[in-house]
Amino acid sequence: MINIRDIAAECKLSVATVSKALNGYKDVSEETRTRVLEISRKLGYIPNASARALKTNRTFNIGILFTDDQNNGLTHYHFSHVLNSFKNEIERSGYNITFINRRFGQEKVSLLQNCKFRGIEGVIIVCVDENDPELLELTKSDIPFISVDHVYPGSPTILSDNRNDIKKLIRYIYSLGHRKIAYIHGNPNNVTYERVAGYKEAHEELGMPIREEYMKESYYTNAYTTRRATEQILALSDRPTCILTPDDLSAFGCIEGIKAAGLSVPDDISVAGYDGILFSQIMTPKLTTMKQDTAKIGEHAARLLIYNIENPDKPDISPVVIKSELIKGQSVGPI
Amino acid sequence: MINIRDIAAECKLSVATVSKALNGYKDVSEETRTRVLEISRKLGYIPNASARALKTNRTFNIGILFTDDQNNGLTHYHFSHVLNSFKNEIERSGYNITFINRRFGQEKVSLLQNCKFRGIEGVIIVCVDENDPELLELTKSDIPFISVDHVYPGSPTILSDNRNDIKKLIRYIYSLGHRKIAYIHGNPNNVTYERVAGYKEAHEELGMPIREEYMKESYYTNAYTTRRATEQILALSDRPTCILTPDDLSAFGCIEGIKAAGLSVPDDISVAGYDGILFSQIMTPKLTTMKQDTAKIGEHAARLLIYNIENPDKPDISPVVIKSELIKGQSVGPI
DNA sequence: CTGAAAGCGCTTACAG
DNA sequence: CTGAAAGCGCTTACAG
Repeated sequence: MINIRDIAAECKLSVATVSKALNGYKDVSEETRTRVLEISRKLGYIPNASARALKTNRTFNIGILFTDDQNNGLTHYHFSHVLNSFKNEIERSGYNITFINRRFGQEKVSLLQNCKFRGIEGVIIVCVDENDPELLELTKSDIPFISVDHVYPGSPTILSDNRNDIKKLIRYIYSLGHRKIAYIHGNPNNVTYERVAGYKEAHEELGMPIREEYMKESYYTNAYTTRRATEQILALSDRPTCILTPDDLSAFGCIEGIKAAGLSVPDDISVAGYDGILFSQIMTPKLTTMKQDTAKIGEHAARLLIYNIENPDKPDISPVVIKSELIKGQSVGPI
Repeated sequence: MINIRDIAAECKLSVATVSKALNGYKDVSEETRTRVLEISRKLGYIPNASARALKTNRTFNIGILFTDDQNNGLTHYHFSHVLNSFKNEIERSGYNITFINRRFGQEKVSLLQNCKFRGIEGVIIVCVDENDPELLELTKSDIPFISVDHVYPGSPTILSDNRNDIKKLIRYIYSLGHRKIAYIHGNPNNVTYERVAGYKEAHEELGMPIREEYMKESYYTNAYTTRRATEQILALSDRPTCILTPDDLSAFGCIEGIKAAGLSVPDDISVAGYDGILFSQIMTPKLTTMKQDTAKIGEHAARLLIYNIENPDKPDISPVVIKSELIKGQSVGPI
C-alpha cells in the first residue's frame, strides 16, 4: 500500500507538507497542493484510518447497541426501521456504523470496554434490557449516547409521544362508540409505563371506568403471549368491544385468538395495534394503529448524537419527542 | 487513558515484556505475567485497537454491503434475518461488524477505497445491484468476500437451492391437483434465473405446458407491482388455478388483488409465496411457501468468510447451497 | 526470561 | 510556504 512517504518522495516534499496538502490546510501553496493531489491519485493512495485515529484520537465510528428481550435483534420489525434511518443519516455526516459487542478477540469484555478499545465516539441504545449493569456502566461513562424510548436522566432520549399518542388512539376508538376498551400492554418499561398512563388518563377524561380485568400483560412483538392474553379477555363475562395490543405484530396473535373463538374482526370485536409497520397495512382487515415516525426518530437520533460528539462542552440533552400518526384502518369498527 | 507504558512503569518492566505478558506469549515468567495482569486490571487498562491495527495490520472488522433495488436496506424482511445470523456468528469468532459506505469524512470514495481505508478484512455482499461497477471493482480486489445469492465466478457464494426448491414447491402444488400454475417472478437476477429454470423444468417433468401468458415479472418485496401482475393474470380468459409470487411480501399484493376481484384464497385461486418470513405464518390463511434457512445461510457465510480471511493462501471458494423447507400452509388448496 | 530499538502511517506544534 | 521532529500506543524481531 502506498503511504504518505511514497507521495512525499515522488513529489520531493516532506511528509508534513504532503499531509497538509491532503488535508486541505491553508498554509500550502496552490501549486504544491495540486501536485500532491495529482501524484497521490496517480499512485492510488488511500489513507490509513488506524494511523489517523491513533494520532488524532478520532475514529468517526458510531456504535449500535441493539438487542431486545425477545431477541429479535436486527430483525425487529419496528426498530430495524429506526436503525436504517439512523444509519443513513450517520453516514451522510461522514461517520461509520458498527455494532458494539462484548469481546475483543476471544476475550469477554464489558460493553464499555469494547467501546473504549475500538474508539467508539458515540452510541445509540435501542431496544435493550435497560437494567443490564454493563449498559448502566456505559450510560455513566464519558461516551456520548442517544437512547431510543428509554430515559436515562441527564442524557438525551428520543421517543414517541407514547402517552398522548395512545390517548389519541383511544379518543378515536371512543368516537366510534366503544366504551369498553381492553389493553394488552407490553412488559414493563418506560414505553409501557407511558402508554398505560395514557390509557388511564384517556379513560378518566372520557368518563370511562378503568377496569382491572381489562388490563393484561404480554410481551412486545410476541404474538403467542398476546394470543394467550386475548383468550383470557374473551373468557370474561362482560367482554370489551375493543382490544388494544402492545404492537402490530402481537396484534396478529390477538386476531388469531379472536378468530379461533369463532369471532370476527371488527364485526364482533375490534383490535388496534401500535407501530404502523408495513404488514399492518397489507393485511386484511387493515390494522387500526399508531404509526411511529421511524424515519424521523432515526434521523433525529443521528443528528443529536453527532451534535453531542462534536460539542462535548455543551451537549444537548433535551429529550426529543416525535408524534405518531393515527392510521384508522379497518380493524376497529363502529359500535 | 492508561496505556502500556503506564503499566510498564508501575510494574518496573519494559513495555515489550508487558505487551508479551498481556498477549499471552510463552516467553514470560508466570510470576511476571500474573503481576502485569493484576496491575493492568487495577489501572483499568484497555488496549487501543487503532494502535494494534496499525502495527499488526489486522482490524478484525468485517464489512456489510447491503442495499437492494427496492431500497429496503436493513429493513428487508428476509435479508435482515440472514444478516442477524451472520452477525452473531461473526462476533462469536471475535470479529466486528461494520457497514461499508461510499465516503471517508465528507469525501466521496469508492466502496473498495472505503474498505482499504478502514482496513476491512472481509465483506459480505447481500442483496445489492450486482452490476454496480464499484461492486465489481471490490469483487476483483484482494479483499475476501462472500456473496449471498449472486455468483461471482471464482469467489465463494452461499445461496438457497432455488432451482430445486421451487421444483419441490411446484410438485406439491401439482399433487393437490393443480395443472395451471402461473408464476409472477422477481426482476432478473441470479435467483430469478434459477427459479424460472426450476419452474420450467418442473413443468416439463410433470408434463404441464409452459404458457407464456402465465409468466409475469414483478419486483421482489413489492406488493404493488405484484398486485398489478396479478390483475393481468386474473384478466386472462383461461385463468390459472394457482399463482406463485416472488416472495411472501409480494404475495400479500397478489392476495389483495385476488380479493379485490371478489375472489377468495384458496377457494377460488391458490397463492404461494417464497421465503417463509414470520408474517407468512401469522396471517390468514397461512401462506404456502418455501422457508429459506436464513440462520444457516448467515452462519455458513460467516464461517466461510472467516476461513478465507485466515487462510488467504488456500481459500475455499466452493459454493454453499442450503436447502429450503416446504411450508404447506393453507393458501394453496386442493382442486 | 527480559528489554532496547525500530517502526506501523499519520498529524501537528514549532522553527525557519 | 515548507520541513524536521516528536509522538499517538502498540508489536516484534533481535540481542543479551
